[in-house]
Amino acid sequence: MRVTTRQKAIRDALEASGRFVCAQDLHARMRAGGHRIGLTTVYRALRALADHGDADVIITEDGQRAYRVCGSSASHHHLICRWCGRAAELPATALERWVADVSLRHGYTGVCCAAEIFGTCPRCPEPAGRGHDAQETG
Amino acid sequence: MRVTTRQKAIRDALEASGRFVCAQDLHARMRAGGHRIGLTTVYRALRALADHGDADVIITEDGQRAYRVCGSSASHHHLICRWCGRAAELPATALERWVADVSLRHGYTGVCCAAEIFGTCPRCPEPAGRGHDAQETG
DNA sequence: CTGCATGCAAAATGTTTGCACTCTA
DNA sequence: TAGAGTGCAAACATTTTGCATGCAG
Repeated sequence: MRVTTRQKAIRDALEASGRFVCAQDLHARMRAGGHRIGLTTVYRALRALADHGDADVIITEDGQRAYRVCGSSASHHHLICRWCGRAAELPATALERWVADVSLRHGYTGVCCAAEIFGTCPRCPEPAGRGHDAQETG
Repeated sequence: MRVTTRQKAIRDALEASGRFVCAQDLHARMRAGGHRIGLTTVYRALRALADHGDADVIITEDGQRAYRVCGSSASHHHLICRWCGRAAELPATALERWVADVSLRHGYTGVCCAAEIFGTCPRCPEPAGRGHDAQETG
């Protein structure tokens, strides 16, 4: 790779958010943070990141792509808060065993089980009047 | 409801396909079948169907919405062939137990687990050179 | 007759691509 | 200098909405 000046910033912002964010969201956040960056670059960087295996991609309930930095490329299962976007990683041994079982039972092969489970996290008890930002980077 | 002339046709076509289809796909199929119907109507009918609980909605890997008539609104889990679209219904007792378990463990509530697992069904052994149409309506 | 369902076209939204420019190696 | 990275605008695909009309009740 050549520069990664902007790409580093994008990856940085992605890591800073610490949760699944869509390209537009990340772009807006970076612009708000003072970065001079284009939407296109964010899209491209995110796609490259996901392509390289450095980021997880999920399809939200709206059909939008959301990205997140990915430490281990092994298990791709998440429990995602539909309000603040916080995502808990799931070990998913039981899930994978179940998936392998039903796949075998139905004769399906090459099964890609990216379980994206949407719910309400303990920080968002009331799904009404969202003023929530949930910017904790931990 | 008033007429349901067209809506009945849409539901019919959806049932006839017997698998997950997107609005555009269904529309094209109906037009090919001689129906005089607009894309908008298909979208609206599909949305209404899903709204009423008569159809399942999934988000494909492309981010498109795919619909399918839904007999039992209880378990919403499917093993979908990414090539021909065939979908096997999964009892998913084990999955739901696992989801309930991890949700409780992480404090998530209102969890909606619509497990859409994409793979290759036994009818599509070779995921290369797809000239496949898989138009079998049964 | 009333008024909702319908359909065409345009708008809205999310994502990708073309092309010229910038900036790093 | 060379060429990949970048950004703007346009292209593109999918879905929704506005508005006039037809058909069921």
